[in-house]
Amino acid sequence: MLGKLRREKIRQLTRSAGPAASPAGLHPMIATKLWANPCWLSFRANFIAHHYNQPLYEWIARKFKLTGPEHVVLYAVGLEEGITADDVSASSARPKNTLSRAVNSLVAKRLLTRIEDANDRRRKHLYLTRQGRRIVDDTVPVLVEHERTMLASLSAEEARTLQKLLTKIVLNQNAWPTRITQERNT
Amino acid sequence: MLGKLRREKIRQLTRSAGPAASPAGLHPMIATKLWANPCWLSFRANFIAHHYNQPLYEWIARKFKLTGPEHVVLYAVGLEEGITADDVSASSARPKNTLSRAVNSLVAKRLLTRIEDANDRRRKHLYLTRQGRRIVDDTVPVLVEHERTMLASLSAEEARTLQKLLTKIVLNQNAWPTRITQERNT
DNA sequence: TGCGTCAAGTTCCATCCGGAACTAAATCGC
DNA sequence: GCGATTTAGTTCCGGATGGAACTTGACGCA
Repeated sequence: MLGKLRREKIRQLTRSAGPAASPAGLHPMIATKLWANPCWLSFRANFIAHHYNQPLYEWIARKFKLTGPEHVVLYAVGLEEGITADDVSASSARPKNTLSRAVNSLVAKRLLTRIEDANDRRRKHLYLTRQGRRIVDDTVPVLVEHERTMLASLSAEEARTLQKLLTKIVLNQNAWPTRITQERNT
Repeated sequence: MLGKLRREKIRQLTRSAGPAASPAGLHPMIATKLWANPCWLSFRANFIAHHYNQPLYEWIARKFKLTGPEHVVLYAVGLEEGITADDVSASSARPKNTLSRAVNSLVAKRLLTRIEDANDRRRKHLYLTRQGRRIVDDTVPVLVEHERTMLASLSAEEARTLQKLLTKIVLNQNAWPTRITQERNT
């Protein structure tokens, strides 16, 4: 009852704030988060990332018995053999202890080998085994296709623009705070 | 040694594939994931989302003793009072059992009240208490500022374009697969 | 060459998380 | 109106997760 009134209010607000009429079948709360949300970027980034990750991690767990972090490592080494756990950590969303565990597990499963750096014995370079490479080769096309599906509503030109803009954001990384220090200011 | 050779190889590859020379100080693995990565969208979305979330969740945990899901619920109810746990679930990246726990915890902390729907006794509408509202009011400006910082490298025009393109992607949500069913095809 | 600092990786542990199964309530079909 | 199906929300539980502290090795500096 109250809820219904509020729902109407949103719909109006949405219609006025959004660039187009709210499409039929769009969940009202998604409309709110799109068009009546001061944090527009974080909602969109999280939403897209989640809907990309969720089905893939479920699939990879089901089909290859790999956890999320394990796949992250495997994929990264697939992109660039010889990297270290730290390289993966710097470029991914997991803390280094989680990645350490993932690496150990992958080595135990004989999907990865680890070679100590000759000049710095702390560093351990990671390489795919034959089996590891096979899993990467089996998964990457599926990931690419999944991403393609999620981009289907954009033209090639729009996709290029999007890529460029997101790149620009990422390249500004060292200007971002890694910790927020804000005292209550009221 | 081997690693060093490979590092050089990447740098070259990066330089050729990227639209600009790789900026000094950019971690080589980030360069790889930006420019030698078939999944360009998922890397960028995950990277941005993570670097947005990470400092904020740490801050919110430290300052308000709230977990991630609790903050997600609080923020959503702040946007739109009277929503249900299901509304939060549909528009966020958490499964509904996690959100159920978060709601219960927030009610126990007297930050949220829960009112059963008169027409459908399964539904429970969520409202902020005075304290809940205060936390929302205290956090939102910080979230907005944090997002602004992360967008600093974009012009207003570019930000508008980005917002439009991401919106277009999100609106296509019902064309995305929720589950991947792929049999090994080799 | 020896000490203090920093960096890579690991270990420990409490906690959170999310899949699966469950309950209660509404809705659909006839 | 009455059983089958769907939906909102909860509970259970094992296992993953990530912060903090630790270990080992490199490096700066006198």
